[in-house]
Amino acid sequence: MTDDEAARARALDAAEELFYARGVQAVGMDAVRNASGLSLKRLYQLFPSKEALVLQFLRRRDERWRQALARHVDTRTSPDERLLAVFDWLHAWFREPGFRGCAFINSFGELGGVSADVAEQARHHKQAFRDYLADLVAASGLPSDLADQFLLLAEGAITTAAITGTAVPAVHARTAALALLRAQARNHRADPAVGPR
Amino acid sequence: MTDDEAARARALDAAEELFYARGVQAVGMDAVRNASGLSLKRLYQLFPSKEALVLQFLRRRDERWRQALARHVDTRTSPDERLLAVFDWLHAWFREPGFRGCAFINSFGELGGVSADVAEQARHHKQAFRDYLADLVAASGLPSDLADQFLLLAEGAITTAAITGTAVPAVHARTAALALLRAQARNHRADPAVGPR
DNA sequence: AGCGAAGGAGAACGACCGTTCTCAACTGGG
DNA sequence: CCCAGTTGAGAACGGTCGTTCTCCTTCGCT
Repeated sequence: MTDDEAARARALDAAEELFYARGVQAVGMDAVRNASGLSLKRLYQLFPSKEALVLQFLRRRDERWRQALARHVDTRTSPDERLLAVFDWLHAWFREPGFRGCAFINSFGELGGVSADVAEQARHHKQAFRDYLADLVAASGLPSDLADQFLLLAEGAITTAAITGTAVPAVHARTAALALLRAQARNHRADPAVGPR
Repeated sequence: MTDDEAARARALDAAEELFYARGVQAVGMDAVRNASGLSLKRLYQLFPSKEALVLQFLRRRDERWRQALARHVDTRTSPDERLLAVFDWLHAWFREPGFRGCAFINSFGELGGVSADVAEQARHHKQAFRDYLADLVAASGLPSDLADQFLLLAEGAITTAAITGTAVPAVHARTAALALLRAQARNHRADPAVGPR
């Protein structure tokens, strides 16, 4: 039934907003009820438990986050520009109102020690992000070690931006990424496709 | 009274182990009571509330964490080696049993949206860490931008190590830091004091 | 029109949590 | 030896949370 689909979407919209803003445990099912406009009965017939709702929230957020990133990266054509576009997208994300870091890092910190499923979701998300970076790095003809280094810059920028409440870490990450890219090009590649900024 | 001091230490020891391993909200005061061997009455006469206990736990962990880092860095003499020693220390930290990332990032994710004091503690800790890196970078005669970049590498390594459960992010971070350091030296400095690895 | 299934609003329930209280055991000073 | 004060063990209290239940309305179908 497509009606269930719509209700599911509304429930997940409300859950995402609340869980991300306040943390999972600080949000009761009553708050999800109020924010979604769904009754508790309907909520529990769509999701068997709060934990199931949390896991679905994480799954959907993972997909949407990576799609949004890929969409932005796909506006660039040169391999090196595509790589750097990751950090531009992070910068835009950090500036969004209500930005409070990575939902997976936050959920892992809150529940990773107590829920194996949440920890698994966080691992999956970060693994997928790393794989995506590895593809971009490979398309630039760079060694895969750079993917791990870019991953660290991105992750560090996310948490630093969240805690300090500013978007500048994205700029620092981009600068560092560019320096690493150039250093690598100087050592092992013909010509960097990206000139000095 | 020195008796209170000892009891405080035991309470904080228990709280730190439990909060760090399972998250703050998943640990009740009863668990702290059992783990510390203190009675609830004593606990509440030492700390007026759970929130006070949480904040003290964070304060003490901040101090100890930075002291441990500084102690390790102080085993090195050359400025560049001291800078890289940060990542060696991270590597050792990541390998400790029960490592579960940065207590401040975790607490920020769990409570930062709901407790201004916890958010403030996280900000303070990260600011102090950045200041420390800035000192090391300045001692190496490097521009302060590098401090921000090293901070991102370190933060990224911490969360990536926590979520993936391995210590290798420290190695990647160190490699990236070394590359950034050399690139900077090539541009603006006389001679890097650190040869090829 | 009448009936049965479904849904909404919210009360109810059992569990748990932070905090306080009870009460008995223990302490040290007169 | 006794008593006032402190402490420990854990029961008790008020509140909240996840989940279920009740009761009433609504709605589609014949």
